[in-house]
Amino acid sequence: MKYEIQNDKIVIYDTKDFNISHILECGQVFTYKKNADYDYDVYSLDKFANVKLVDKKYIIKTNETKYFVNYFDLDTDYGAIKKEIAKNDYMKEAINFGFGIRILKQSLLEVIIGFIVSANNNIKRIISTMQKIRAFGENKGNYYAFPTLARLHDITVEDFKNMGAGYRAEYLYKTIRKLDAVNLDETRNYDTVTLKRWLLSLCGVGPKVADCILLFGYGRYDCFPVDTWIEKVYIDIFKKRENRQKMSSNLVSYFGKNAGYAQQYLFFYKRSLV
DNA sequence: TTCCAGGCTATGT
DNA sequence: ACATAGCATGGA
Repeated sequence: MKYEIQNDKIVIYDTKDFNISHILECGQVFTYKKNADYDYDVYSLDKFANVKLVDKKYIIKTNETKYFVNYFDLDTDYGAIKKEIAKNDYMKEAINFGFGIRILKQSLLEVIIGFIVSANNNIKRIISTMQKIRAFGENKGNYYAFPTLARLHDITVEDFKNMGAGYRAEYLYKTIRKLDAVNLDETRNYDTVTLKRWLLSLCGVGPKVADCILLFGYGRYDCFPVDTWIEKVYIDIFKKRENRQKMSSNLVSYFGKNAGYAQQYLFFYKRSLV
């Protein structure tokens, strides 16, 4: 990926594997705001960036250039990944449609909270709830940092309900308190099986949300979250319905060690067809 | 009005 | 181990 770091910005010249709309709206992240077409504000922990298409180049304006080079995974070759997972015509169409998708290197805490909120919910409200949670974080002037784990403890079940979390409010409340028992960074050393078992012990985390956290929070690319949209994709490709766990494992077997990337292209593509 | 949204928990067999 | 009711909320 051809990019250049200047004082307070990253300039991306090569846009065949980078499209900010694809990246942010493919369902992996809920902490952004669209200002206009190809103009987005992106929030991660206490960091902020504005991403805008100018003269066929993307300008990522931020005080944290190094952080966002990693966040946008700019040093990974998505051309090679796309080639590897283009296993059938359906997949090729999905890649062609969402050519600029990249899997973000998000913060674990935001991913865990975000995907607990996501269960049986719609993306618009998930984004809204995640935005409201930031009001409990540090005031950075023109935006709020995502609350630290300590600050998340200040949020009551009632608060979460007022943010539109619905019945997930208690899940969030309980999980936040359960996270005190571990060092989140150390959980990155767990193998995937151990990690998934631990994630499933968190309230509000079932098989699908656990897979999302593994994929988007831990970068375990051999995980394949199956939601209502991927169920439809699975039936399109394999012409039969099975339980979600079996669909997930079959999809990992089919696409291989980078199956998680395939999941994103497919989810984005299928949702666009409605 | 009913169905659906990036499903999970609790309870039953 | 597998099946299913109930769950908040708002938009289609």
